[in-house]
Amino acid sequence: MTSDESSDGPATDRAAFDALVEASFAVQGLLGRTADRHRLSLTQLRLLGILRDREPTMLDLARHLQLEKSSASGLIDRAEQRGLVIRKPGAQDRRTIRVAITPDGRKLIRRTERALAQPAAELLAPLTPRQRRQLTGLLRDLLGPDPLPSS
Amino acid sequence: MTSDESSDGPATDRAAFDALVEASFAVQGLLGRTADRHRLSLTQLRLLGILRDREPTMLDLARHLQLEKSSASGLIDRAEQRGLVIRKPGAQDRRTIRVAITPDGRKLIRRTERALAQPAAELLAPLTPRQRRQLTGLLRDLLGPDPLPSS
DNA sequence: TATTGTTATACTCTATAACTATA
DNA sequence: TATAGTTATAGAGTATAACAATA
Repeated sequence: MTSDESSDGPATDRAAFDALVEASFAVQGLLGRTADRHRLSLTQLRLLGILRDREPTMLDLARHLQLEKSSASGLIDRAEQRGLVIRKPGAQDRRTIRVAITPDGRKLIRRTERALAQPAAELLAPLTPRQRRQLTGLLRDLLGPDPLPSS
Repeated sequence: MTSDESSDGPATDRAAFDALVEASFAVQGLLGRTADRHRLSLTQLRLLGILRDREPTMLDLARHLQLEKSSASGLIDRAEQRGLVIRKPGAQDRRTIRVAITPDGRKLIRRTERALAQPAAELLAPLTPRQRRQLTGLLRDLLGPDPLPSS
């Protein structure tokens, strides 16, 4: 396999990407199952996560979640009906509304995040602490800087 | 073990899991966008990937995709209407049917996989070849053996 | 005119429950 | 009775297009 490794673009890339795809399904499955147990969809879990420390407009939200604005409307409709978020009138621009998490929503996201700790630990169990740090570093290099804080 | 490593569960775990979650959204987004361009949902992409080298029964398929059997029925209905898969009668047990990919389905999954190579390479671009191999190794340790070949 | 958000409509994906056919 | 699969039904999530209110 030395010739493999010396030329090592395509095969290495393919293996790395396949591993990432498998890992992504494992992680999404874990997130989805945990959210499900708390009667949340994955999208709603992301929504509440975003709203923990922000009160974005509908358009901000749609951009963060990569949704059409009409899809964001429906998402907020359903979350609002469940009492997890509220629509608040925008201050300057009266066309806008701001979406805020409610105390109930905050409780739910906290509970769900706590519940996430155990399956997360189980997922990471096969790795040593050193390997976990290595993995974190590699994934951070892969992902680059977090885009959310800026916008 | 240094004192760092002996204490270092929760914070390290949290950072590693957060990085995995972010990476999973990045990978799923990439997969979803590429599938979308080929008029496939993520589930259909997985379906065709499974069918490349298997002719599972509906129940096998439901298990592989972690779906209820009725959900698998609908999924196959839609894929069959598009000519991507066919239902074939099962051999011994006449209650079963086997799902097979069609030539059109095979063409489509091939095209989609080829289209995936470029964004995959872009995603991996920040890592050196050595880092890619490291990442692959870590993720394989994390995921354990592939469960599909056995079942 | 342009932008923000909602509504109307349609489709995919998913689940639960009831059903048919075969074992 | 038990299992494999389908159908009926419902709801979430998503998109496109048309619309209202505000800028």
